[in-house]
Amino acid sequence: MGEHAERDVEQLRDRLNDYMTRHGLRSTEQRRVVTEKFFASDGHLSIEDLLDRVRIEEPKIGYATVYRTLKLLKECGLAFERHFGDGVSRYEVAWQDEHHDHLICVECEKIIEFEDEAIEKLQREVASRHGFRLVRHKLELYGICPSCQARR
Amino acid sequence: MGEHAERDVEQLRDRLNDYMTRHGLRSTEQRRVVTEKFFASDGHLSIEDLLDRVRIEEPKIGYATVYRTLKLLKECGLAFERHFGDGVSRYEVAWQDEHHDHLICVECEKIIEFEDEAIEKLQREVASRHGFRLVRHKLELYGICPSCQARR
DNA sequence: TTAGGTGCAAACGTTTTGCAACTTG
DNA sequence: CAAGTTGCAAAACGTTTGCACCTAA
Repeated sequence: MGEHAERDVEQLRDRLNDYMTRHGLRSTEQRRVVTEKFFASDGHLSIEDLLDRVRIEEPKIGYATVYRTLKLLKECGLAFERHFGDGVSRYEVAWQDEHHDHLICVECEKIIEFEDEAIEKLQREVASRHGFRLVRHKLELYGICPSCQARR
Repeated sequence: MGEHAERDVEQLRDRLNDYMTRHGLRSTEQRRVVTEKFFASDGHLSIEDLLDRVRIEEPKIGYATVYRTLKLLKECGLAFERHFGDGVSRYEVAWQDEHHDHLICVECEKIIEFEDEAIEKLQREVASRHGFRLVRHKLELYGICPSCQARR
């Protein structure tokens, strides 16, 4: 979450180019636009969200290309695919060694990211209490957001 | 996970009946079969899994009924819907005051359940800091268990 | 030149819905 | 009886794919 410096984006671009070169893939205008819009996004985009942004710059790009580009980004570890309540896949940029958790409104599907070092410390304690070496974790809190509470 | 006593199932039945009465819904043979097979299951069932089991007892029941019954169970909080990688929704029984906190070994797949009141307290704090009323949470810790560490 | 990539539309698999017939309270 | 429920098939939905044409290397 939060802001990401241009050099972080640069790093993503490098990793992507590297992957494409190693696999004999080609760098096209469509891929450039899709990945740039994706890297510039903050949050959890659906394909449609992303396509909307992409089409501002390149109106002819279609669904298939966005799907295919995101599949590529998943393969090289630059995008995570997430599934919340609705039937839609959402994607987020895999900034390196960033990791955060999600607070999700069960009514309007709004998603808020957070990080809490105190919780993570306790997670490490739980793990070590059971003799585990912790690798990663997933924490999702589901609730009703302020505006949905007010709407009742 | 693990075993659930008949009285736990009884409690689910009661909550369902209660919900149906309050909402003027009717108790039908189809609903009875679908909910019983669901409550008797352990794990994450797809609609098709469940329909297979249901049809052993009532071969005429169709997809739509199972979908509609599970929607009902979700509404009254007796079922959780989960989405993994594939395009299929899977459902699990929402046993009362069971918290879905799991410590999972990434090598041998062993699953340990735990509860940690300190973590839950912090979760409630995070939620309220964002103005959310917390409904439920999901926490999964992935790591390497003691025996898999020793095996290296 | 050629392996890859694109856009379109058709295909796909899952889930939802409209409707006539049926059942519950 | 009225209102809810069912099963069927059709529709809707997000996603993938086949294919003819295009383009980067």
